[in-house]
Amino acid sequence: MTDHPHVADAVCPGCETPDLAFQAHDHAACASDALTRAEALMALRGLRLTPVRKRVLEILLEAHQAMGAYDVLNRLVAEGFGNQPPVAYRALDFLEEQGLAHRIRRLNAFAACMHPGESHAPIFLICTGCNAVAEAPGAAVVIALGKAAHGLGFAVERVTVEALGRCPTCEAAA
Amino acid sequence: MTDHPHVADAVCPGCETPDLAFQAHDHAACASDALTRAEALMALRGLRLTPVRKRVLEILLEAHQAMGAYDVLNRLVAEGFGNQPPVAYRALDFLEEQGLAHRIRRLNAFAACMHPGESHAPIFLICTGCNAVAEAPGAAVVIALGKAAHGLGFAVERVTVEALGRCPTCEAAA
DNA sequence: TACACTATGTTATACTATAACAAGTCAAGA
DNA sequence: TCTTGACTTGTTATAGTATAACATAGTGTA
Repeated sequence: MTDHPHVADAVCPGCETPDLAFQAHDHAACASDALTRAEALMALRGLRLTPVRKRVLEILLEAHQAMGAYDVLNRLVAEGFGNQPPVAYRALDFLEEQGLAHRIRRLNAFAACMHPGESHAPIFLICTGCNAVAEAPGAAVVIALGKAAHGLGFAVERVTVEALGRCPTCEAAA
Repeated sequence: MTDHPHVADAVCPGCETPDLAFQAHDHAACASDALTRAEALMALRGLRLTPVRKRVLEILLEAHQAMGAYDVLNRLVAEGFGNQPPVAYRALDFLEEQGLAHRIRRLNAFAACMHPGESHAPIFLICTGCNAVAEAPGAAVVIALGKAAHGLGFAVERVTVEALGRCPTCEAAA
C-alpha cells in the first residue's frame, strides 16, 4: 500500500475517483484494480493481453506517470523482451486502441488509463511546475466540443484535450 | 481571387468567418488580411516581423493547410534562407507565441492563424477523409475545460483541443 | 497435420526537434 | 559616430520520436 501525494512525486493519471487526481490515495490498489479490469475486458472482447502488452500496462501503472515510448522500451529490454522500438510502440498502440492507455500528445508520452471499460472522455491536466499529469473527466468538455463541431457540419470521432497549467500544490507554492 | 471549396483541395484553418471553415470563400483576401493584421500587431508590440518570420507566415497562409516544419524549411531553402531545422522552428515558434500561427499536435504540423490579435481560443477539426484542418471558435469548450480543471484546483494556462472526424463533404460522400 | 491468423522480433530508415555556438544586424545612448 | 547590448540568423551536431517491411514464431481450428 502506497499512500502518497500525487503531485509531489509526480503524476497519477486519474485513479479511481477522478477528483482525487491531485490528491493522496492508495495508488497500488487502484493500479491492480485497473489491471484486473483490463484482463476482464480483453477476455470479453476476445483479444489477448499477451505478456508484452500486459507488462507494458503494468509498467505504465507502476510508473504512475506519463512515460515516453523509449522509457517503456528500456524497461522491456531489461526484462528480456525485444529491444527495438516497434516492440514498445505496438504494445502501446494496442493499449491505446483498447482504451487501456492514453497518449499525451503534448508530452509525446503514454499513461495508463485508470478506469478502463467505463465509457469516458478523458481530458488531461499537465502541471508545468511538477510535470504531474492528471486524467480528469471531460464529458462536459467533449459535449461542448461536439456542439461546436456539429455547427460546422463536422462529425467528431475522437478528441484530444490537454491543458497546461498549475496543479494545486504548485499554484500554492507560487 | 481564389474561390474554392476548402475541403476539396484540403484545408483552410479558420478564415475570416469561423463558420466558413468548411465552405468555399475568398481565401486570398482573408490571407492577405491576416498578413496585414500580423504586421500591425507586431508593430504594436514592438516586435519585429523579420524577413524569415514574415515569409514563413506567408508560406503558411498560401499553403492554406497545416504544414510540417520540414515542409516549411524546404520552401525557405528554395528561397535562399538558411537550410537548417532551427531556422524553420525558430520562426514557427515565434509565430506561435505571438498567436500568428497554431501548432496542430496530432499532425506535428503548423497552420497560420486567420484572425490574429482577436482573443480567441481555437479548437481544431481534423478530417480523417481529406486531411482538411479547420480552426473553429472554442470559447465554450475552453470554458467547460476551465470549469472541470477548476474543480480539481488546477489553474489552466494554455489548452490544446483537437478533434478527429469527418468534414461535411467527406461525411456526405460516405 | 496443415492452415490461416495473430503476434513478436529485427533491420533499417524516416521524421521531428533542440542544444550550443558563431556571426551578423539593429536601435539607443554616450 | 561609435560603442554597447539585445536580438536574430546561420550552422554544426545530435537527440528524440515513430514507422515500414520482412522474417520468425506462436495459437487455435478444420
